[in-house]
Amino acid sequence: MTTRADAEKPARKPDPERTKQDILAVARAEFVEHGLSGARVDAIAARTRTTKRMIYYYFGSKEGLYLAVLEQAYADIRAIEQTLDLKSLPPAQAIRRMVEFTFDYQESHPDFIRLVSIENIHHGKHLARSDSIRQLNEAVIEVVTEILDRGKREGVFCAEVDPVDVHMLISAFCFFRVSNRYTFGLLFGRDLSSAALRARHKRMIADAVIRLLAPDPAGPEAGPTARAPMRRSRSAASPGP
Amino acid sequence: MTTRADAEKPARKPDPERTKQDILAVARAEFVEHGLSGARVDAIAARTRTTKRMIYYYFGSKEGLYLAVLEQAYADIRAIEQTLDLKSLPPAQAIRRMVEFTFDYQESHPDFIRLVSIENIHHGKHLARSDSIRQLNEAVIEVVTEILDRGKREGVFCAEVDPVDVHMLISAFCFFRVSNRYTFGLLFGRDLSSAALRARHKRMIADAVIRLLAPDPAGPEAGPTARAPMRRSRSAASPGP
Amino acid sequence: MTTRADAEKPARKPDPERTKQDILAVARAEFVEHGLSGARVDAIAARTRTTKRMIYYYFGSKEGLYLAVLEQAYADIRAIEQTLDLKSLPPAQAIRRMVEFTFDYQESHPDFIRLVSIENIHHGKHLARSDSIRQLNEAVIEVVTEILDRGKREGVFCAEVDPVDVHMLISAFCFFRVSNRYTFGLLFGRDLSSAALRARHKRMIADAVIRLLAPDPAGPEAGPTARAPMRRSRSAASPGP
Amino acid sequence: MTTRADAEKPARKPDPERTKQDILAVARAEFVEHGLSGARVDAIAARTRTTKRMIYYYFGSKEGLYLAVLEQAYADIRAIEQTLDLKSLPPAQAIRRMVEFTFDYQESHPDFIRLVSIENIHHGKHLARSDSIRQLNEAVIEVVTEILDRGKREGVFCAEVDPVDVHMLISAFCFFRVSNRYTFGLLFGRDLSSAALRARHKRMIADAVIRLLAPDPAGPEAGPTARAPMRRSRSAASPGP
DNA sequence: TATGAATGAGATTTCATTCAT
DNA sequence: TATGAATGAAATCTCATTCAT
Repeated sequence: MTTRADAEKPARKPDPERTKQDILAVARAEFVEHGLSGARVDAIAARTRTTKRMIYYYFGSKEGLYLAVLEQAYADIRAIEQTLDLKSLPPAQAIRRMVEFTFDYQESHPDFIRLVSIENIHHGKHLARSDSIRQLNEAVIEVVTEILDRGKREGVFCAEVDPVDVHMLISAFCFFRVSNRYTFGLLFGRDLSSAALRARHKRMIADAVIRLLAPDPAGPEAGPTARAPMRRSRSAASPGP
Repeated sequence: MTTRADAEKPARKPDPERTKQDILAVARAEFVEHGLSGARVDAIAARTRTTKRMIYYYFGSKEGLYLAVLEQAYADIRAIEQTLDLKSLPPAQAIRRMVEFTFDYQESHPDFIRLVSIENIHHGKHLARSDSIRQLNEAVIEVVTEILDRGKREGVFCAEVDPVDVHMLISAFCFFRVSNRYTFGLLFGRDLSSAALRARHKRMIADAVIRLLAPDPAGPEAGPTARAPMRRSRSAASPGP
Repeated sequence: MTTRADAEKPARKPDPERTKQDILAVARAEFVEHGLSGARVDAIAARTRTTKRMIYYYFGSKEGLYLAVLEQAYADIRAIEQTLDLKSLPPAQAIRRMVEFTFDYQESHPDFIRLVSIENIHHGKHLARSDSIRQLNEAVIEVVTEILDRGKREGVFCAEVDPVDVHMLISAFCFFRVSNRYTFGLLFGRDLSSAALRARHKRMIADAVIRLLAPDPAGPEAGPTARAPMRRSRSAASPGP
Repeated sequence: MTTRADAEKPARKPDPERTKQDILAVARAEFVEHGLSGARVDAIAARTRTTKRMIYYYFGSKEGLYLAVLEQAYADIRAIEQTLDLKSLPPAQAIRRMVEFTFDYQESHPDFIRLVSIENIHHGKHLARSDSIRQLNEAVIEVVTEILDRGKREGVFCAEVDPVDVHMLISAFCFFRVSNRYTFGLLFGRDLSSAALRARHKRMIADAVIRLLAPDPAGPEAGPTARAPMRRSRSAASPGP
């Protein structure tokens, strides 16, 4: 009757996609907070616009919901990783940029880190069953490979290091900083989420990777010139030149 | 009557300490396998020589039991770490030894890795409440600090890197290889527990750390001699000297 | 726009009768497979060309649907039973034919047997409420009565046996072979659906009925001649005449 | 303090066997009444001295409970069947006694009949998984076999009929009278539980079996004497000799 | 006549924990 | 110190049915 009849009742057009996304968002928070076994379907439902019943309607089971959350998290990261263009930078700078990107992404997506940790607690069995995730991370490796190849061609990188290993070295450090934040913080009395540490760590891992990739300094081709680009970046901790 | 009854059952002296250790061992396996929330007190009791009642008698609650498992795991690692004597080695070799030790330890103690992961899933709140664990890891840092100091004094290490950061760089990589074995293995099609990868990775992380610690090559103190010990270790992938 | 949209979907004239039959066929399979309580409306809807809503539109409820299935099953059997013409055969042969027909019908309509079993599990309460089923089986009894009367008139059947009892003796055996196929098969290690058993059993029940109907052999009317038609049919197990 | 302290609280010594039997009895009634799918664990628990939890404690699941009920029902019947001694009777009388026993047992144990019907609705899959039931019914067959053998030796039974088939003929009729009580009663307007029908039916099935077993009357060994024991029993419906 | 989303009520099952002895 | 039975509370999941269009 009134022009804004919808205003009286909160507009309730059935919008399955929105319902699903609503559930997924809440579920993600719950899983991230409590793990797979610790999460409660009731708790998820309570914070949702819909009911517990709908969770089962759309996702079949608690595990199905968890898998959907996991798949979405991986899909998100992929979408973002694609945006990075490193081909125009010289190899060492490209590596540094890539490390920084990885570092920042992990740092700003602790939910993702936790989901991956949780999935590993469960032996990766959900990921293993997922069709949508498997070939997902090839893109990252291609990027690393391209940079390493360029570096080798230009003589600024050595030929010995495997791209996946490089990716792992980077990932491990960035991931660990977030995943082991609590235990590491307690045992060493450090707040890994502090801005100061963050900057220093970001520089350190980039330095470590770049130096690792540098050609063997004592080798025949090595020389002051060749090593020049490998200089450690200016560190906040160092007094500077 | 009583005399006979006693004779029939093999005399079972109550041995509280043994009972506790039995429970702890079983509980540890269960927690490692399923996480804190996923572990079942019933399952633990079933695999124990004693009964559920004893678990509560000795550990008060499921969480108490979990904490005891966690504390024991940290105590074990500490006991082992003490055995390592690195003071007699030149700095770079000492670092390499230390990295290798860390690598091997993590590799051969996946239970410990998983317990730490689980504890981080739970925001480290049990560790935070534990009295026995806190000062535990200072020993490692002292070792690193001693080596770095020696290296700096001898001019083979740069002055800029923080010992805790170095420890973290090492730990992160070694830990990640085990903790993220499942997801990484799936996404990149690699079996991180294979012997070949293990050897290569161990070398890589040692190389990376040692190179990171090397003084800035372009600096005034740098020179072929100084850099000699920093050469990349012989790699299986490299064609040789 | 609309013209195209219409063109894309193959024009689907609503055909209520076809929809109902589709639902009934699927529902029957589901009820037969799982029983009344065990059947799932969702499962039925999923295998149907239409949706769950239509089930309720046409049949009102799960029980309404079940009743419709039951009524249809009884209607089918009636239609078939009418086709049998036994009046031209001599009484004993007529009985044998009727037994064989019953046997074969039950054997080849296990769905019907199961529906009847299910209905008995539910105390026949749906059948009791059904208007269409009640007078249905009178036809069979009329057939039996006619044969018995003829046999009595001709002196080859005794007068003592009630037609409904005869029908029950036949039905019981034929029904049991199908309804209790599983438990009997397991307990006695026999496959009641095997062709060999089928033939032997068909002969046995016919023999049993015919012999039961034979006049008391010791009675005044008994004699070798009278008993001749009552000879056991040639059995596969017997060495022959 | 008082001599009958137990009188105040209903004596609650833990008696697991009694608890289990209590649950079993109630469960049996519920399954018999509603079938496996239709039965409600809540309903069972409500009529029990204990709680729903104990049902799961002792029987693991609804299906586990159902299986226990089924096994107990079969165990009961076996225990009773053993008590029957037929070896001292002449063959035809032994058969009659056995038929009557079977008839009376089925008649007075409709619960058992219903459980078997229910189990067949579920394709006998629980029975198939049961270890305790399988070899159970061999005893019955041995009894039949012994009687048939004796009858054949004495020349009063023919050699052609298989003991299991005989058992099936008897069982089928007795079982059907109870299992199909509802539908048969409705369709033919008969109350199968009435005493009059019961007596007549019992006589009929015994007659049918005995006559079936009689040697072929037209055969060389047949004669008035041989057939004498095969006379139909005096029927209430018949005027008698 | 048809439909996909939605749902309340209730089903089965699980779990850490305690009681009585 | 030990034990088997017991349990309340809450977990996951299911189901026939209806609503809005």
